[in-house]
Amino acid sequence: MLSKAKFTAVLAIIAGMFPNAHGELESDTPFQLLIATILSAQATDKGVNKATPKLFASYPDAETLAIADIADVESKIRTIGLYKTKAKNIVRTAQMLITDFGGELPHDKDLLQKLPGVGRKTANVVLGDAFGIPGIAVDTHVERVSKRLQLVKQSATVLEVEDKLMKVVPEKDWVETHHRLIFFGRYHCTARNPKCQTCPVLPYCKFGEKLTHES
DNA sequence: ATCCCGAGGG
DNA sequence: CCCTCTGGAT
Repeated sequence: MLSKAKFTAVLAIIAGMFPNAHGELESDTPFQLLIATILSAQATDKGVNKATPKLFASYPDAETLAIADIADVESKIRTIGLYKTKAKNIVRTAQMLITDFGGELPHDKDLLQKLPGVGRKTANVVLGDAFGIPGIAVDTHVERVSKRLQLVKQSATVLEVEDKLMKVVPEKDWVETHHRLIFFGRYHCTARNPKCQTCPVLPYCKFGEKLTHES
């Protein structure tokens, strides 16, 4: 585990690598961002962005999606994967937004998580990217990167990763840090074949010593 | 712990 | 072919 000073140094280097890190899901409204984020579970942003234009052309808002035919929704999002569960979840989510939330997205993590298909990670993404409410969504990239860089212990749960990052990073930087760690994980510190040879933070990494000893 | 589930990369 | 992708619900 790194000291707080090194921890901060690592994050600063990653910030330099990806000064423009940002959410990559395409949407016109907070509602569409919510739907896109639900669809993004265990799927790539690219894949979601390919399907959502068709989906939102027919169902741009909660009112239209709430009365959609499930089979039609399934056909429009099939390429994303997990499509049966996701179709059911997004239609039900639209219905609940109408019946339980007055047609508006709640600006609240616990209320958002009452929507089917919305867990802690999705709620954090929507709050941060649609409403600018500080939070750190821990996805597969953030978890993997945080562990490789020893920002947290290997056995840490996603909740522990989130808590640790929030403790060390100033609140105003939470959303940006989240995006930077995602970019770092997606484009550099990839799950398979990470680009260790050209990695500026290798000295801080769990793989660093191993690599220097081998080659 | 397990299921859901297709696309793309290596 | 096998692994991974901004997880969530049971």
